[in-house]
Amino acid sequence: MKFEEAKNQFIQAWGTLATQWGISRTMAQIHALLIISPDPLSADEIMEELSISRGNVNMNVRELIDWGLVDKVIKPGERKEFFSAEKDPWKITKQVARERKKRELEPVLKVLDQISNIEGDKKDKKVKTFTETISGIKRMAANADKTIEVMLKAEENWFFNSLLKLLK
Amino acid sequence: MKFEEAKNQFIQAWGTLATQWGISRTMAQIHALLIISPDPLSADEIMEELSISRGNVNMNVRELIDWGLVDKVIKPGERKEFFSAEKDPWKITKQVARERKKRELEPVLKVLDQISNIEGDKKDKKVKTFTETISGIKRMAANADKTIEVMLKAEENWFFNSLLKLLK
DNA sequence: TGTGTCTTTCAATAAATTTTGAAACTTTAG
DNA sequence: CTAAAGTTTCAAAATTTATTGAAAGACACA
Repeated sequence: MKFEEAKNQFIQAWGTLATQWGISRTMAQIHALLIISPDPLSADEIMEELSISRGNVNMNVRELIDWGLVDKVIKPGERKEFFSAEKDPWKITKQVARERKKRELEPVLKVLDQISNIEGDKKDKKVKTFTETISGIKRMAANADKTIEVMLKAEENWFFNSLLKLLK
Repeated sequence: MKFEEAKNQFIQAWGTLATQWGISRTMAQIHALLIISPDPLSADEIMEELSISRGNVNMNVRELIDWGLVDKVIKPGERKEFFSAEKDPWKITKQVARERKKRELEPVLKVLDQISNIEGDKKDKKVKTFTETISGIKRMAANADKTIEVMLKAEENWFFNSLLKLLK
């Protein structure tokens, strides 16, 4: 396979994956482009590569920066801003986990806390099923939360090695 | 908090969570409703509870069945079909992981394999960065794949206990 | 076979999300 | 201060995705 073809396939695949994750296709494509680029790229270069508008680049790059996945880089002597992405997959994974924990898991835990103590007839089957189910989910979510914390503190090798030893 | 209020909050929260995961809001709301319902529900009951159309219920229930999260239940003597959801959060989590692995991780691994051997000048910085980044992602994805396999074979207690011991 | 009950399909419609592009804004340098 | 180079904003347009509802299909049973 030729380089250009492989590159386009990668950008395409990364974009498709992202849509299944609630991240916009364009944001993921920009990320993919920056990940495989040896040097930081300018807004113009991103526009050119992906055939998208300036406004679109600006918005999505801003969100990538917000996620902590991309940095603004100023080159001495240049007026333009450039952008570069973290390339280490383990660091990317941890950063995504950190953000998703904050954005998704923590709000859910908050709601679960609020709704776990309801007034009502404990003999009512509906109430009973509800409280039991909610407390089960709460326990599960708390475990997931702790697991992510372990992961965030771990090194890749240490984390996966420890984990994979469990398989034996 | 009253039961009805708590119930609506839960359905709402579950639906919001789902949209961040690429699952449609309605599908998640139906799931939430079935999870907290002591008995299987009919299409009519779901329509009524969530104020959505019959066609919508049918399509989303079908997809939940496809995900292995919901079962069709036939009550003896009743013409209608009823639906019930698995309530054990650990089983739900494993089922979701199983499906996402199949739908997302495996296709990505396939693409990564295809694009990891490119012809081209190995001294070209672009080519070098590309191959290095791709192989790093591949290794990461393979690790994630194995980790999910471990998880699928594990019991909740065993899995989290082993994992949390690592924290100390 | 005909009838009533329930399920499925899918084209039309509605809603939500993404993208564009031009105007407003900011910054740097002379 | 002014012009040039660049960045940001956001309302309108385009696109994508979800929902409806009516019609067609399936099934049980007399």
